[in-house]
Amino acid sequence: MNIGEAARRSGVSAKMIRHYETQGLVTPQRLVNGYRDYAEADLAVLRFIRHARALAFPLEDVRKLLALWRDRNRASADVRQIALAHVAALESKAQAMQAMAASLRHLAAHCHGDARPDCPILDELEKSP
Amino acid sequence: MNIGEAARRSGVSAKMIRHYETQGLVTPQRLVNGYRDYAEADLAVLRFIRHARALAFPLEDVRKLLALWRDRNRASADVRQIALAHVAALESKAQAMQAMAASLRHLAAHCHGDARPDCPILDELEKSP
DNA sequence: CCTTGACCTTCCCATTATGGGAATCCCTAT
DNA sequence: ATAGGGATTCCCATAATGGGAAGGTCAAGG
Repeated sequence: MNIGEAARRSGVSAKMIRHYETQGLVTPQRLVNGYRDYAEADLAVLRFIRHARALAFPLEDVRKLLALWRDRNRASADVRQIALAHVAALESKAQAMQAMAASLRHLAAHCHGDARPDCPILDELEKSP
Repeated sequence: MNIGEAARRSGVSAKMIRHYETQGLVTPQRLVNGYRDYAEADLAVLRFIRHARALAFPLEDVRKLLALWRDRNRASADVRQIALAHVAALESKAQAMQAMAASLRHLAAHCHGDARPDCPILDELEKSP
């Protein structure tokens, strides 16, 4: 099947499918006319990538996960290790963001939010250190 | 003062100071030899930017906040509106990440994590839809 | 036989913020 | 003079995604 149908059936845009190919994640056949030709197995790979990306795995991780997926002799420990490292990264970023949000929310709560110019948010940003 | 000292005293790298200049956020004088020359007011701006970036405000927001900061007739409502919109963005991203983390954590909890190949994490990524 | 439309191909550009590194210039102290 | 430490500009790279151009391919239909 051509890239358009592969995109429709995998839920991955044609643009991204080509990109994943440059990254070595999918390797479709080529027809004589130069068109990419996707097999069902390629579709499965594309869906795998989509699911992994939906969980925000970076492509580097996706590459490793794909390799493990294909490896019948993999150790589930390897998969789990990648997943848990990613979980840690996600949680750390999420926490950092929520800390920023909380601190800003606190400042905003003390801001009149009217026509007056004085504002604790700007006061905070203005501090010297 | 030259860019090196400005970097030291503001906590912003020389590289980023130059970048902020290309974005129109800081506009130091130039000496005859072409060197940038920072006044105390520029330092204050750089610190302001650093604080705003520490709260993950995108540069576009920083630009607006700087304008309001300089405007003696600003309405604190405008500042607050920018801040709260950013808070909403932060919280939404943080929530999305935590949802992903939670779902992955759940999958990982059901993964043996040993030498066996079967793994619910891969099973999930492999699903058809 | 040729046109039209829907595909496909590759290539370039942009996004956001940050940094690395090269080539070149400037100034000061030896 | 020359060596060292800064400074300047310019290019490149990051991660993932998309926009868009220029041109090739193919099937249907006049």
